[in-house]
Amino acid sequence: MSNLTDRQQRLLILVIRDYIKTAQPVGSKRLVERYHLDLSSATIRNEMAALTEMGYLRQPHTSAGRVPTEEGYRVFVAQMMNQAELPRTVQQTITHQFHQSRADVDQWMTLAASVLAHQSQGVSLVSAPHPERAHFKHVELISTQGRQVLMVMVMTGGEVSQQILTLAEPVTQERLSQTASRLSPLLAGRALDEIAATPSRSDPLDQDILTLIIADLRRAEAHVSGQIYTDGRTNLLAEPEFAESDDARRALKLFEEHSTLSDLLARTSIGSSVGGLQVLIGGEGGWEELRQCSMVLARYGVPGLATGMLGVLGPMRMSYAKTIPTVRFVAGLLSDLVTENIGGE
Amino acid sequence: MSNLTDRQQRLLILVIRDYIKTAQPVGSKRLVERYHLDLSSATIRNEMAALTEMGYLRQPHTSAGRVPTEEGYRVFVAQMMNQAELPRTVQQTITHQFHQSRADVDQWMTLAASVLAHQSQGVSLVSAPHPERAHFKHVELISTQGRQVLMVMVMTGGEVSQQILTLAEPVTQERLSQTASRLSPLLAGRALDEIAATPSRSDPLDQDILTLIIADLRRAEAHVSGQIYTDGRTNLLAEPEFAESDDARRALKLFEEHSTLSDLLARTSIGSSVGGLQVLIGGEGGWEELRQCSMVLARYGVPGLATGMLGVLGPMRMSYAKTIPTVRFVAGLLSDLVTENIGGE
DNA sequence: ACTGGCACTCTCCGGCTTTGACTGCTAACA
DNA sequence: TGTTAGCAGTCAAAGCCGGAGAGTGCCAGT
Repeated sequence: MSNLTDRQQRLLILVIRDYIKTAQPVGSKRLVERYHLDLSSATIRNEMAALTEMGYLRQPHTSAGRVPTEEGYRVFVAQMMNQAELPRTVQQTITHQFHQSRADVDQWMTLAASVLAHQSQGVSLVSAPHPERAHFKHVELISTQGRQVLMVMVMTGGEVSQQILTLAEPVTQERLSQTASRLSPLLAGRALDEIAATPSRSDPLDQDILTLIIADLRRAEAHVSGQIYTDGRTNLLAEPEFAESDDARRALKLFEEHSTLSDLLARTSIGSSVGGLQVLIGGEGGWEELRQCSMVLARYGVPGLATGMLGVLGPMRMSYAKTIPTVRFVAGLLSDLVTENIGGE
Repeated sequence: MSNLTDRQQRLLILVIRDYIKTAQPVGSKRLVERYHLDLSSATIRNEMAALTEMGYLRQPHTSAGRVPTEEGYRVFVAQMMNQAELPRTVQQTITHQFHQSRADVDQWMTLAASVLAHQSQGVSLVSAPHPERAHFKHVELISTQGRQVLMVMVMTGGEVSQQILTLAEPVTQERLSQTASRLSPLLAGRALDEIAATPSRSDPLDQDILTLIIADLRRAEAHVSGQIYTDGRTNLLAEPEFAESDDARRALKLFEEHSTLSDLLARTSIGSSVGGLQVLIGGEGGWEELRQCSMVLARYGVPGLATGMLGVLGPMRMSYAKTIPTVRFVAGLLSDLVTENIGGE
């Protein structure tokens, strides 16, 4: 990939900016007029020909304007990574919203998804923070009805998981409470593998509960937690490039299948670390359905303690100038929240 | 509305069936050929003219075939209500899926939504069962981290609600457990209004918790519970009538806004009772965005104890023959589950 | 190194015609 | 009286120009 002159890069960026706005191939003359360049259209034509040669632009057909290629977008976002920041006022609005919500992971995730979707006009994805290593803290057993028992387990990070357990025979609430308050201190602070190594109990009730606890801890440690929050799906349909074809439909279909979604986050999360943004252009990473899309992803949380992913999916010509800083900002915000509420033990 | 002859009704049904399959206006000649009628196309034309006159059919323009009107669909659906039943094999498959899932409301709802969407090729809506009257059963308090406390409340029906409470100052787990085991028997079996009438406590911790409990009970009694499960949204986009216009987009947008969704269920639930199906054709009930759609709705659960809603939304020409029996069957299934797991105290 | 100019190539759009699928009507028929 | 055959009329959809417009590449001139 030969190097770009300064002017070529400026031109490339202008083309992309214009294309992002209008969704129309942009031609030399239009470019000169709209941006008051001190050059003639012929010169621009030459440069655009060079950019096309180098693989940054593409023409849909012989006598049309130019459209950015994936490679072109890549240059564009690289250039944008270092500068863009969210306007103060927007930052404040978002922060305010978070402070107003109650301190509840579920709320935060929903809110984050909502903010991302609205700011970026794309589809947002947020996965809940999950612990790197799950440590048991406390368990409660509550008889709900008949032989069914609700187990509520709390982990040291403050994560809560609940599960229903059906016993062989009814047990009184009293006995359940006793069991819980006997087990809790016994296991407190232990990690998954330590508990798994505990010798089996004689009491079948104890054994059942231990099994469940282990299962829950294991689930918590799984690479990406189950629940994924999303918002703004219909934004994708509003984009002109998806108006006719059913590409959008196929892309949205991905979002209805839970497994593919977490797969997506899991696969792309490899290599990205907290604080760093990752921009996938044109479905990089092997998702045929997303060939026309881009994603801006970030990992948030406290490394080694609990982290999660969040990001925005949009058309390849999404507004990176808005999306990138928004994703970065929200990731930072969530990291702070995790630190305050989980880290600060 | 004058009465239909036997032949007219048969014809009307044929027209609608054909239209549902092909999404194309159906003409007299086509009808005779495809269904081997022992009549000439001229006769059919006369009958179709009559049906048009009576308001059951409509022609998009002078020289096109006929398309059913809302009134026409209504006749069609009425005729179908009494007969259609789901094939045994399908029934078994569905039942099997439910028995395989763990006994957990969340799972059931998700599964129900999935089954409805797949069977009907429409968008499914399921609201969790909520109690007619909420009775307190048990409460647990668990210190999660710092000044934050997790409150888990169980109601007599087995419903569980959890909430996070931030205290003014840290409290030990011991003290929390004591408070919980003191309050639980005190309030056990009480209904919302009885608890609300309890004189205020001197202890601020007690007071905080009482407030939360009341809030949770109130939420549980609200007409339609918060969480609504849905699946198959993209099915709507696959329908030819939505391919071009952005009607589908607007309809789907409704689904992203939680409030409108529960509003929808709440509004349409009036007048429908457990066991009965309700079919809304052409957005009856005043939802402009759904003018081109129909809904098949049912209420499930145990009247007076806990009920919920479920249904399918699709284009007006959805396959009622599949949707109606599916909705009816799943509603029955969920009613049984509610009976077994909540009713059978 | 840039620019003006020219010839060329495409798509898009409006208007035109043709095609084909219907209908409604009427007159004949069982 | 109900049914049928045939015919004329209607209208949307599809296909076919033909010009307008936008854009390109190239070349010669500054």
